[in-house]
Parts: sequence; structure tokens; C-alpha cells
Amino acid sequence: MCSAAARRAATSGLAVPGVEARFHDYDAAVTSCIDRRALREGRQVHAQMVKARYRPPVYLGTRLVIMYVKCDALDDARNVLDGMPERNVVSWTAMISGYSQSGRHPEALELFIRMLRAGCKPNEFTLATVLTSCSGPQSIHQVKQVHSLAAKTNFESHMFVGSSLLDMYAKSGNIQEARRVFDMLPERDTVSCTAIISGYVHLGLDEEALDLFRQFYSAGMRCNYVTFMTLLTSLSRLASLDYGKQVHGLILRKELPFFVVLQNSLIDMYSKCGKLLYSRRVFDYMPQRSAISWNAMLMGYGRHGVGLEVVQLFRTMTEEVKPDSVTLLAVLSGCSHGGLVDEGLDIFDLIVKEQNAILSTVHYGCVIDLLGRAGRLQKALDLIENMPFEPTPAIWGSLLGACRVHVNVSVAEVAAQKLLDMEPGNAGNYVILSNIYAAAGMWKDVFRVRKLMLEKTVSKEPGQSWIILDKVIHTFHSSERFHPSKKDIDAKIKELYIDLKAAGFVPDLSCVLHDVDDEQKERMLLGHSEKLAITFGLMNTPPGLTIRIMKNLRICVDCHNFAKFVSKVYGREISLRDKNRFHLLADGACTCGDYW
DNA sequence: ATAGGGTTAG
Repeated sequence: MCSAAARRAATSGLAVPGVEARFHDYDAAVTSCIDRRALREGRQVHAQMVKARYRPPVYLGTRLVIMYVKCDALDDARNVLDGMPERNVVSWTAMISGYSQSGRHPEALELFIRMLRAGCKPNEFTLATVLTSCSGPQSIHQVKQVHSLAAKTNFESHMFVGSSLLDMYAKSGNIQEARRVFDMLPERDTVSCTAIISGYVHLGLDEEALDLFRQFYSAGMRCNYVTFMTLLTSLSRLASLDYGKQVHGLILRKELPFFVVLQNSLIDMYSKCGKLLYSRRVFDYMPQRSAISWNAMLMGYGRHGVGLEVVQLFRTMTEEVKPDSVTLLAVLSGCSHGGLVDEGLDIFDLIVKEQNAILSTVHYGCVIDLLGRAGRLQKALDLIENMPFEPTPAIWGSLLGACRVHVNVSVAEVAAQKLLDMEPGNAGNYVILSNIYAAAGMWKDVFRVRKLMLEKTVSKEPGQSWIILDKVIHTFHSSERFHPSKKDIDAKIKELYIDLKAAGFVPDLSCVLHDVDDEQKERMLLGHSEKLAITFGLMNTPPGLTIRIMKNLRICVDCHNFAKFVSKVYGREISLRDKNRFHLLADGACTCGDYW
């Protein structure tokens, strides 16, 4: 590889007066630059060729394209490719692969089509690479085209093409087709197995993904860091601490080299499984960190409502790494969840001054949250009306939620009007507005809004909670009808209800979406999935153990209150992870401070 | 010479 000629050529830039370098010298020089990713030298060699009016043959032109691609200078690579009098499959593929790997998928596809039009036949390298640019639900048509091409040319069951193809199908939501391609592969390796597992994870089929992994693993599958990252994503979502620890154990036992990305996944997994201290331990032991490491840690503290740590870690971070837009999101939402209103607003002012360009509507959403939490609703409304973005439903929703907590009818009506216009089918908005009217004693308006809701709304995403006991996931849906322990849970929850009421628990009937009588409302509230899961947890865990519950949506006020009373009456800590954050309930109080 | 699976936030 690194011949004497190459070294001489690379270091001298071929500036030998009077001597025209020949093919081998140029080739050696370019190769050396490719190996070292030496862009500047590569450019010099290229310039030398131009200056010497040397016309490189296809091979050498291709090497130049590869050199620029490997050095991330895609536009230079493209210029070389476009200027070549002839191209071969390698030239085209190298360029397509450059686009694919830097996420410039439309250009990759466009070039692929151009290649076909130029009469160049793709090979397995081309297909494997171009398929990675076919993802996204809207381009299923392209996937089909490329697939039929792959089938026609008999590459469908090629290891690389097949893995890429099944991944495309999975990412377009067609897991059956992905599975079919996977089952056709001549053999299975780490990448193809990881790809199909990741397909299930991608579609949120976490339990299926784990089953598949168990199956592969006992059949002797070799894992690498990508496999582990894929598994950790799934375990974070399930909040399965035991399995998470097991995967961590596997990673340690394998003595893999250090990968920042893998450690990042571990930080995230522990924080989503409720073990912030473990996240921090992983974070502290990392010899190098990326911005994502910091962001994952910041998000973790925010998710758990530990505002002070968010601010402190953010300060440390800024001494080492430049915060990106996710960092700012983590800090602002962390301040909001942690109740640090003034700190959050100060940081926001600073960001507006120094990094205004990376702020987006979600950042403003966090600040609206902050102001809302502090009860500064008019200020929040002013900010929405003056921010440099069109307010999204999420923004108005955040304001409306704050109006409920602080019972502010006039601001609520502004926010609600916008929301009802933007998403008339969303029942939640009507419910909150009617709750606000109810809290203000404006009963006529309560009925008006309820009536409107019955006319217009569509059903929402069904609520679902789960608890993991002894590595088994027990899932509950609201008004559960099919759970095997249904009868026992019903009996137990009635028993609890008497105890809790005796301790002062009052059901919050305004949480019920439907227009039914109060008795029916109470029954419906008791059917909420998180109450079922908590009750199931109480029935099946020894006294003193923390009950860990997960919920796919935000927790409702009544369930939150229910959990508080359970924590007090039965002396149980309850850790409840909802869509956005953790609630740690103990002795009748919650770490969220009743604002979420 | 050119190739497949992936981390925070949405």
C-alpha cells in the first residue's frame, strides 16, 4: 500500500519540475490520501494532475472520486465524477454510497437513476447501498422498483443486498415482507440478524424483538455493539431494568472496545428504566463523550425532575462541548420539569442572545411551559404571539394545560379556540376546556363544550400501562376485559378504594371524557390502566418494594392523585413513567410537584 | 476500488 513512491508522492505533492508523473505515481499518491483521509493532500494531487494536463483513465478518476467521498468532500467527488469521460459501476457506486452515508438520500437515488439511464448495470454493491436511501414511508414505490430490480438480477438473497432490503421494508412498515426477505437469506450473520431485530424495534414491536433476539442468541448469534444498541433502545422503551442490566452484563463480558455510541445507549436505557445513578456512573466512566452523551444525561435528569443537576451539568458541559439544539431542549425542559422557572428563563434569554439561530418551535414550547408553570399566563400568550414561528398545537396545548392548573378562563379561551380550529377531532382539548369552566363554576359553558365534543371528536390513542414482575411484562388497557387476573384485580381495587377514600381520596370526575352520570364516571376512572397496573403491583410484590409502572400516555390527574394516596396509605413508593417523565410518589407527594 | 444493521431530541 504505502510504497516509497507513494510516500514521496504524497509528501512532495509530486512537484518534481520537468518530470511528468505517471499513472503509478498518481495512483500511489491518491491511495495514500485515501488511507489517511488526507483531504488537503488529495486536493493537491488532484490539482497537480489538472495542472500537468494529465487525463486519468477510468480507474484513476474513480480513485479520485473515492478519495473525495472518504474525506467527506462529496461535492468535489461529484465534480470529478461529472467530468469523467467514462464511468464504470465502481465510480457510480462510490458516489452513491457517499450520498447515502451522509444522509443525502434524494441525491443518491437521483444518481442511481442517472446511472441506469447511462446504461450502467448495477452490481450487489450498488444495490446494497442504494437501498439504504429508499427508506421513509413515502418512497415505498421506489423500494418496490429497486426490489424488483434486485429480484430480477438475482441479488435478492445476497447477504448485503438482502440485509439492506429487509431493513428498507421494515422501515417502510412492512415487517412481513422484511421477514420474508430475511428468511430467504442464504445464511445469517450479525448484521442481518441485527437488521431484522431493529425492524421490529423500529415499529415499536419491542417484545417481538426481544423474543427474536433470545431465539438468535441461543442459536449462537454473534453480537456487536450495534446489536446491543438496538436491544437497549427496545429495553428503554419497555423500561425493563432487569433485561437492561443483563445486556449491560453481556457487553462487559464481551470486552468490546470502547464505543461512545454504545455507552450513550446505556445512559439512556438506565435513565428510562428509572436508574439515574447508573446512568451517571456510565457517564462518569466514559473516557470520551459526545454531545449526545451529555444530552442523554441531561434529558435523564430532566425526566426525573432533578432540575438542579440539569443546570449544573449544563454549566460543566458548556466548558467542554458546544451545546446543540437538543442540549438546549434538554435544559429548558429540564428546568420546566424541575420547577426551576427563573433559571430556565435566564438560560433562555442567554440562548436568544448567543445561539438564536438554533432555536426552534419546540424550544419555545419549553419556555411556554416554564411561564405556564409559574402562572405567568399572559406573558406566555405574549411570547406565543411574538415568537418567530407559527404556534403548533403542542404549544397551545401546553398553554391550555397551564390554564387548567391556574384556572385562567380568559387565556384558556384564546388557546382553546386555536386548538379547536387546528385539531377539532382531539377530545382532550374539549375536556381540558370544560374542566377549566367547571373549576370556574361556569356550568353553562361546561355543557356547551361537552356537547361540541360529542359532535366532533374522534377516538384517541388507547391508554396502556404495564408493570414488569419477575421479568414478565404485564400489560393493562383501560377498562381491561381480558386480563387473566381481572376478577382479582377488580376485587382488590374496590378494597383499596374504600381505604383510600377513608384517608381522604376524592375522585376527580372532571377527568372523565364521557357525558355519563357520576356513578358511571367513578367506575370509568377506576378502569384506568395505570390504576389496574398499580393494583396488580400491590397484589404481587412484597411490602416495602417500589412499584414501577409505565404508561404510554400522560397520566391523568385522578390517577396521579390515586397513586399519591396509595403511596401514603400503604407506605409504598411508586415510580411511574409516563410519556414525558418520571413521577416518584412517596408518602403522598410526587417529585413532579403536581405540574406535568 | 465500490456494499448491509445504530445512540439523545422530534
